[in-house]
Amino acid sequence: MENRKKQIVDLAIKLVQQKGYVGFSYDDISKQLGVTKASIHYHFEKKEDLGVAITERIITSLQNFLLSIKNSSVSGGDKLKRFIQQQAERFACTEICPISSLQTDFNSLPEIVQKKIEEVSRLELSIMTELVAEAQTEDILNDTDDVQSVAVTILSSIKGALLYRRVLDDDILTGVINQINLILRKS
Amino acid sequence: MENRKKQIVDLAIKLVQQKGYVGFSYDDISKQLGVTKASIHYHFEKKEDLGVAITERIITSLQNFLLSIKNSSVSGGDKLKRFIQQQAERFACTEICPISSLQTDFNSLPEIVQKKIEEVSRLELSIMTELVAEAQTEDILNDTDDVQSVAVTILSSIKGALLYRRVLDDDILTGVINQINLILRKS
DNA sequence: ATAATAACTTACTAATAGGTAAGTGTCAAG
DNA sequence: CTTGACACTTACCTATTAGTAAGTTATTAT
Repeated sequence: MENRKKQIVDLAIKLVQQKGYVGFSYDDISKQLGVTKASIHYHFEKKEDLGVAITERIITSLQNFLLSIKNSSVSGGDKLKRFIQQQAERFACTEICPISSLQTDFNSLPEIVQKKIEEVSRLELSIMTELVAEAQTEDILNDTDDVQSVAVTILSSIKGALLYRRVLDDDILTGVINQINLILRKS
Repeated sequence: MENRKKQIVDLAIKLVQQKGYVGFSYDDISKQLGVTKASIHYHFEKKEDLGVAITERIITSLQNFLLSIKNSSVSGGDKLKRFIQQQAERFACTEICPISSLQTDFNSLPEIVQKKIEEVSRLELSIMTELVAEAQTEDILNDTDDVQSVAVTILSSIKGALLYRRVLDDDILTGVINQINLILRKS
C-alpha cells in the first residue's frame, strides 16, 4: 500500500505541529495507526527519512496552494488577503505551522532535513514576496516599502500569532489578521 | 553555592533557546558545567522543577526590562522603538526567543510549566500593550487601531522573524524591524 | 504449484532519558 | 572534637528512544 506511506506522513506532520520533530516518536505513530513500530521503520527506515518525506510533503502543499491562488481570477490585493486568510484557517487552535515547528527544532534536526527546511523557508518566502509584489502594482502598498520585508513581516506575524494563540485565547490570531489587513489598506 | 543554581538556570535557558525544552537534557547541562548529572538533580530534583525555575527567571527578566524602559525619560514612541530594538538585539543569530521555544513545546510540557508559560505570555503581552497604549497618546498610532492587536502583531512578527533568521540570512530580522518602524511612523 | 514480493510482526539491541539511593569530602557552628 | 548541613560523586534503575534481524502472511506473477 502506497496509502500507508501517505497515512504515516500525514500523521507525522500533525505530530510535528503538536509536539515537534524531537517530541514525536515512531511509537506515537505506530500506536495511532494500530501497527507495530517496526512496520513504520519498514516504510521509513530512519527517522531522518521520515523527516525528509515530511518536508517534501510541505513543499508540494505549498506549491499546490500557490497554484490554486495564482489561478484564481481576483485582483492582486485579494490574492494576498486570501492567502493570509487561508494560511490562518489551515490550523486548529492548538496547532502551529509545521514549518515554524521545524525551524524551532532546527539545531536538533539531521543535516538533510535542515537543508530541506532551509529550502522550504525560502520557497514560502518567495511565494509570499511574489504575492506582495503583485499587490504593490495596485494601490495596496507604498513603494517606499521593501517588498521582501513586507512579505517576511506578514508571514512572521502569522506564525508568531499561532504560538501565542496556542497558550492564550483563540482570538489572538484574528486580531493579528485584522491588523495586517488594516496595514495593507492604509499604507 | 547559590551561584551554581543560577549557573544551571542560565545554561538551561540558553539550551531552551537552542534546542527546546524537550531537546535538552540533564546530561547536556552536567557536561557543560563539568559536574555529574546527579549534581544537577540535587539542585533541581525533577526536570519540571528546572522548567519552573526557567519560566520564573524569564518573568523577572521581563519585569526588570519593563522597569528599565519605563524609567527612561523618553517619549512613548521612543520607548516602544527602544523595546523593539532591544528585544531584537537580545538574541544571537541562531537563538530564538525562549518564550517562543516553550510555546512551541507547550504540549510536551508538565502542567505546572504550561501554566507558567501562559502567565509569561500574558505578562509579555500586557507589557507590550502598555507601551503601545502610551505611544498612541502621541501621534504615533491611529486610534482606529486596536491597541492589543497592534501589540500582539509587533511581538508576533519579531518572534516569527527570529525563526526565519535561524535558517536563512541574518538580515531577515532587521528587515522586519524596519518594517514595523515604518508602519508605526505612517499610521 | 512455486517463487517472489510487499507489508507486515515478534523479538530483540544499544543508547539515552529522567530519576534515585547511598556514600564522600568540606566547612562552619556549638 | 564532633555534628550537621551543603554540594557534590558513584553506582545504580527503569522507561523510552531509534533501529535491526528474522520470521510470517497474503497477494501476485510465472
